[in-house]
Amino acid sequence: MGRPVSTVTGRKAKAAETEAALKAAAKRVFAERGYVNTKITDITAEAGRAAGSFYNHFTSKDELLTALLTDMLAEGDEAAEQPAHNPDFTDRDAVRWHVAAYWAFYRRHISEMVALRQAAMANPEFGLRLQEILAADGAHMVGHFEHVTAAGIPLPGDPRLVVSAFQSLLDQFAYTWLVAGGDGSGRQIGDDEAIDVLTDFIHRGIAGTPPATQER
Amino acid sequence: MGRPVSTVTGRKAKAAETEAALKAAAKRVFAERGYVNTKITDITAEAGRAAGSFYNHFTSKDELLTALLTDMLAEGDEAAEQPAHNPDFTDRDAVRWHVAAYWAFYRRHISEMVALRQAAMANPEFGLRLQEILAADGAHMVGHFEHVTAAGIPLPGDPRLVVSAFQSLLDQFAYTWLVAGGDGSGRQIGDDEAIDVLTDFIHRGIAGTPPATQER
DNA sequence: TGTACATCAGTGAACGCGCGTTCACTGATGTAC
DNA sequence: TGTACATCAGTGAACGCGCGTTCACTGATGTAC
Repeated sequence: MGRPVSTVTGRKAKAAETEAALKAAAKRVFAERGYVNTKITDITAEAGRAAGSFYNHFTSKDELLTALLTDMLAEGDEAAEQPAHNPDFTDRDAVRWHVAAYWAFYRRHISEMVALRQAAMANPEFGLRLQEILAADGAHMVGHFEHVTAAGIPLPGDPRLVVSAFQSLLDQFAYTWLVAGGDGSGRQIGDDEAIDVLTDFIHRGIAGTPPATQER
Repeated sequence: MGRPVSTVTGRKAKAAETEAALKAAAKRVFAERGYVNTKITDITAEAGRAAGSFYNHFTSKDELLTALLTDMLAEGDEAAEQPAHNPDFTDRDAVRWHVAAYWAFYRRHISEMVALRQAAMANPEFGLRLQEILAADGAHMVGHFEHVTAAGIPLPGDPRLVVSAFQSLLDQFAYTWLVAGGDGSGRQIGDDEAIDVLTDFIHRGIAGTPPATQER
């Protein structure tokens, strides 16, 4: 399938190559038909290997997904060591930076994000894994809220819940528009457009003030 | 399983009773282990019927779910004919009314909402159905935004995208806290607490103004 | 460097489990006369 | 009202498909001497 012809010698190298081919094939085929609808033999066929070969490398589809997630998170950690970003969420640019980073990450890892979402529904273990991933990011975000309260702006609620709302919005909005194909109207969305509407919604939601006409 | 002893005579009545028992059993067992993990025989066993009985009433699990959704939407339509609510989203109470209605609906129909979400991942047909349901609600919401722009407050973006963001937030937040068991910290959430944080976040997000220190 | 044997990655046909689906049968309800 | 037959809801054992998983085999790579 257009994959480079192997010029590998050595048994370990060959095994590593096959494992990599299986992972790459899995990503492609997950993206195409989703995790739950993918059979082991779909993956091996896409990778151009025999069915039995799969079990030389993984004990199950879930384990393969775990391996993909490990790779993904390793990359995520590198990205986190970027030049220090602005932590002050009263600043729209600070919010936008985070939203854009999330959006780019989601787009780059659609296969894994969808697979994880699907796996979490069928297998509670992946639900917990998903929560851990989000929690790490959430802890980081709570720190940013302190700049908001320090500026005398009350948050809309318990910081932990606000983080959860923040993540819920990003996660579901990205899923809707990048995976599910939008809101059913046939409308497409551009990256900047998506990032801007999320940024303004969240920036106001966290650090904005409601219309003055309201009691409260 | 504690279900009332049948005192039904008549063939149609008996068939209707069995169909109702299967639906009720399905809801219970979907809530317990999810849609994808539920076998046909789990449903019939829970309903106290033979496996073959299922096919006298439904051709597949998907069709049963469709029937449950029809019931659910019929109820939802009744609820929509409530005493007219305040459509002005610059008013926090108007936002809260919508959020509370959504939250109550989700809580009352957890089984169906989860089943629909799961079915949508495996079967595109249900993805479309889900979009249609949301679209109807979304059209209603877009109308409410006119009060915001009329008050001179710019929306965070294209109204259709703002509706999508609104729905994304509600849907995923409700799923996280009512189904998945929260953010992994073990924290629980009360209904009022959830509704209030969502209300404030959304009220500001749609009709609030960002901190004055920002350009834009 | 060469030869003989051991080890390992990969193969793919075959096996077997799980579960959806069928169908001949039962007993009860409805209908015809 | 009674009798005989037809129809229907429900039953559950059995069937068979799909797919995950195994395993004897092949050929290539590594190792020992």
